[in-house]
Amino acid sequence: MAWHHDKHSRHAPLSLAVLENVKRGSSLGDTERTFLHIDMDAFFASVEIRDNPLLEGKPVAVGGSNGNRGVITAANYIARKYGLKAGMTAVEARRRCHHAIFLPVRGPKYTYVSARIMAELERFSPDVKPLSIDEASLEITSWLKLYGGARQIGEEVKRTIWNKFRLPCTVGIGPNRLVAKMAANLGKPDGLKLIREGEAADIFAPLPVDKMVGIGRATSQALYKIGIHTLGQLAGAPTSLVKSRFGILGPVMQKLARGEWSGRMRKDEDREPGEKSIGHQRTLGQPISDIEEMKEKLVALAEMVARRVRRAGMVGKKLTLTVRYTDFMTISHQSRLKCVTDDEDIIIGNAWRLLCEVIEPGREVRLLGLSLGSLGPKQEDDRQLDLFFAGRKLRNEDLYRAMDDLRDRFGERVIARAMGRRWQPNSRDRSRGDPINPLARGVPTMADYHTVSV
DNA sequence: TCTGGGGTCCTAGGACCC
DNA sequence: TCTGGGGTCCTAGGACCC
Repeated sequence: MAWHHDKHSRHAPLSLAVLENVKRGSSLGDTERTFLHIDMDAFFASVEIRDNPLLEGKPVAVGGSNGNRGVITAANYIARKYGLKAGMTAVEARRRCHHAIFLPVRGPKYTYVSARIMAELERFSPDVKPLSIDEASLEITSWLKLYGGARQIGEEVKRTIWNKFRLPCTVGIGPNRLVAKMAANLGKPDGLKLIREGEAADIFAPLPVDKMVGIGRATSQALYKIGIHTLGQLAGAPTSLVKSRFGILGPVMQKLARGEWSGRMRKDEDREPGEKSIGHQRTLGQPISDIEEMKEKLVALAEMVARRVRRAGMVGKKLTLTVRYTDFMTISHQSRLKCVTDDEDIIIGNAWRLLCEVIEPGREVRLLGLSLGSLGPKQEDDRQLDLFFAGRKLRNEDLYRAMDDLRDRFGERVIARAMGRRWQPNSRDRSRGDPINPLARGVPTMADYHTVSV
């Protein structure tokens, strides 16, 4: 573990977050298991084009409407020819393709379509793991005979998704979830790619290391420094070399490069799904250094977080505040609350304390974030824990329910407390309708609503 | 490329205890 | 009392993904 003491290596460990999802059902020790990975092509953009045929054949990007600070979240393949891709700033995207059509993000719509697609996939296998809004992994081992083979299942999945949703997707098939996902990546767009047992290493070998799922910018940069550029080089490098540089993760990466997944990171394969959290962060239209102004923004964030937590029927115990200064230095500060909560008053109070503890006065802040973690299902007796506050809590709960109702009907920012009302993260939201709730157009503004101050 | 927003997971290091 | 070793919990920061 000498590498831990090497300051230069500490900043580039491989994250195994995604691999955790992918590793289950690895082919090692099993014979002939088969997995199918489905990945929707340019999902958000494809949904928009489907719903508006006039967009057909044109470069389309979703997102990037948040002034100069926005980034695009999806681009169709025509737009990609101009170099547009998810994560690119809107300014850059416009520069590269001034005639592209930029559309607002309609999150609820995509979530709805995604849920229906996932449900449809269950027809093919009871073992559907949704990995994100536009990706899922299925074990199809038991169904090969029924359909006449893996390729046949893949074709049937593609056909079904197209017929039912008019959306293009790419299907990858492989002997473990990792290889299936890589196959899908390689088959894009609108493809079907099969990688058989034993073929993966040869197929991966010529690829740059950052094409491997789990190897991102930082790790690939670190690999370049020791002369490793392709997955083939990574697979063939002396284990001692990668070990000295990346510790135990070195050999793990080598296995990935060969399309293998052995070795388990954790003993309990089917442990509880990780600790969940719900949070929001906002890059401010203009940087601020006034702490009172920051407080108003924290109030608005706390309201958004608390509402989502309540709606999920959860309570949380760990509150994390994130502050990003204008030079992009980002700090986080967290604390465990005295008891679990979904109460925004408690969140606000603690967020304010956290902010006061870490903020460097006078320094300009560009982003504030608030996240509630250690979530668990709300127990009925939680509210009885503290009899002293019982009356007040119940009153608040009635109030919260009413507020949640209004927000559900009219959109996120219709109601705010007196203290939070100055925050309009994007003043255009009001005239354009609420992006979170597309039905909310021309809704009353804060000036019309002297509703809540608690 | 002057850098969004939602997450998850990993790790180092400090505090604390026996 | 110049001072071990292990376990566990917690926090901050970073990497990665879509």
